[in-house]
Amino acid sequence: MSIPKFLDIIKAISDENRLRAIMALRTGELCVCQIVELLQLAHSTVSKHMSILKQAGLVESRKKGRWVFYRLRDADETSSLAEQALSWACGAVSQDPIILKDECQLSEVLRLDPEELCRLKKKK
Amino acid sequence: MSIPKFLDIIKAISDENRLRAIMALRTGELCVCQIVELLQLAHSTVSKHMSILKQAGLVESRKKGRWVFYRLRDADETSSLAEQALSWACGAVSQDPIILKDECQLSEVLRLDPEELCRLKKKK
DNA sequence: TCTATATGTCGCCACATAACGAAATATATG
DNA sequence: CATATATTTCGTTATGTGGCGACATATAGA
Repeated sequence: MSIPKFLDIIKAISDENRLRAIMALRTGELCVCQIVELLQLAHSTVSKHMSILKQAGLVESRKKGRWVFYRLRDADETSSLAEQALSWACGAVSQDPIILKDECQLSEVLRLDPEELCRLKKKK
Repeated sequence: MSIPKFLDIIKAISDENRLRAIMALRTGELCVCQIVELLQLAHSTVSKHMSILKQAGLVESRKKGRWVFYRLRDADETSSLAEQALSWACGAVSQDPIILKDECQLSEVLRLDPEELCRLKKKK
């Protein structure tokens, strides 16, 4: 593994908001607007974060209609280094208060379909 | 492990020059001027890098006369997360061309005592 | 004590990064 | 076809980071 590739991966997980996104994706795929709701950041910011994670090979995406769903890459698809990065990071921060709070928050977000979630946000 | 502490550790290893220093320290302790010689950076820059690694708990130092020697922290002294970070990073980049070249370069540097090395640099 | 020297600290500069809003793009729906 | 909307891209701004040189500090040796 070359240093540049290693740095790509490690810098991708060296950000609190990207870590939170990764931890949230453990429960399954999420669309951008759901991650926006969780992190309370602008769409454009979240989109950028997800593209960094994708570039590093940590997540992948599928498009469904207007929505783009991101998910953690499967262990058999990722490079072993990326897989190690994910499992190491998850193990390291899984008990952090922010992550625990995100888990509660996320279960609320997931009670609605993305479609309903977006309708709600419109009304706010 | 809290996210801030995790970020301290991961950001410490998210820099090419700090990675090179860590890899060089696998062979044993090195003083600042030896690391300066290896990385070809200003003293002040190397000093800063080493303080970042120390702050993250990845290395420790001992003072001997005018010299300060840095070494990787022993596995039984480091937090398990720091230990994982070190072993993960080492495994990931150990075959990188720059690291391999550093190993050759380092063996040259180690042929001299720090004292002789510094005398030589003075003459340059 | 005075000088030389190894390291650390500080201030500055250049560049990278994260945040936002606005505009562009893509797609579902009337 | 036109509109609404989810996401991405772009431009701007604020902050963080890595680099250097100059100066401060600590220690060895004259």
